[in-house]
Amino acid sequence: MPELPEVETTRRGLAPLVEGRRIAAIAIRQRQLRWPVPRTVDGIAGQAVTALERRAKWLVWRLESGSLLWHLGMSGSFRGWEAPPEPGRHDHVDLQIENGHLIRFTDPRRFGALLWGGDDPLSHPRLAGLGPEPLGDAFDGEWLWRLSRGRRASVKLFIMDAKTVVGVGNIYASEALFAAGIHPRRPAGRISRTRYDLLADTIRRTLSDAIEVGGTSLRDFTVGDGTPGYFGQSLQVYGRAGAACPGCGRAIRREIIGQRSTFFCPDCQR
DNA sequence: AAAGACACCTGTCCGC
DNA sequence: TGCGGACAGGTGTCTT
Repeated sequence: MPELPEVETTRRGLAPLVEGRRIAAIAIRQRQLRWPVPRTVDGIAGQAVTALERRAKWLVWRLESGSLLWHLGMSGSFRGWEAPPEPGRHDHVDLQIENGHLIRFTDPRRFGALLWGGDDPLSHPRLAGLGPEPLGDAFDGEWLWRLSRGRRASVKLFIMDAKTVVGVGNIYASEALFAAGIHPRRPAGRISRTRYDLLADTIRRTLSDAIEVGGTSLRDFTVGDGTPGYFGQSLQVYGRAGAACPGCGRAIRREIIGQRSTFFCPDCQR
């Protein structure tokens, strides 16, 4: 489910339950996630969580010694329980917090991941090659413009490439391009500096707005107290094929770009 | 080097 | 009601 806003919402929901607290026990019932969960992870019981951070869509659990790298994939979620029910078929990992909640990781599709990040998690191979954070200082129109020169791929695929910028998933790519008035199929190398300034702004704003409202949720995304995140109704084009464009009133189109559904207004976006 | 297809796995929804 | 097919928010890897 999660795009960057959902991951950040998860982090904020989880942090007060785990930061500064000790992990009493860990139970891994399913090791076959995106990659097998390494055995090192089994040994974390007894350690305190010193900080819960986020890099791209990874949750970085800093421990007294070493770290966990946890990814939600397409269908992963966390939930904190005071009195947990019996684990179901997709409840793969439990963390028992000492004198606290049971944190349960659920992931039906198992595209999520739980890796050992060691003492320098940001240098882990999975994180080392990532592009700038969309809400950080290194990301702006200048960066997009320079990186895109000579690229013939569509701008939609360009902004979804984690080497360009992290955290722009399929929903918010459509939303940010709509807000910037840029056609998703336009070759990335054929967009002006001025328009990239605007696009950097709409990417930043789209993501931070979603974080503020608690992340988009299309199904049963829950975190911490189990409250569903909710933001779906403020999507302008995603999932709205055939509906009236909020700008001009003509029909929103759905097309496949890079094997993913893409929503846009052919009149407002050029 | 860049671009595109494909893979991983399970659930849900829609039409017949 | 049952069944087949399309589709789903991510991203690494393989092929051109």
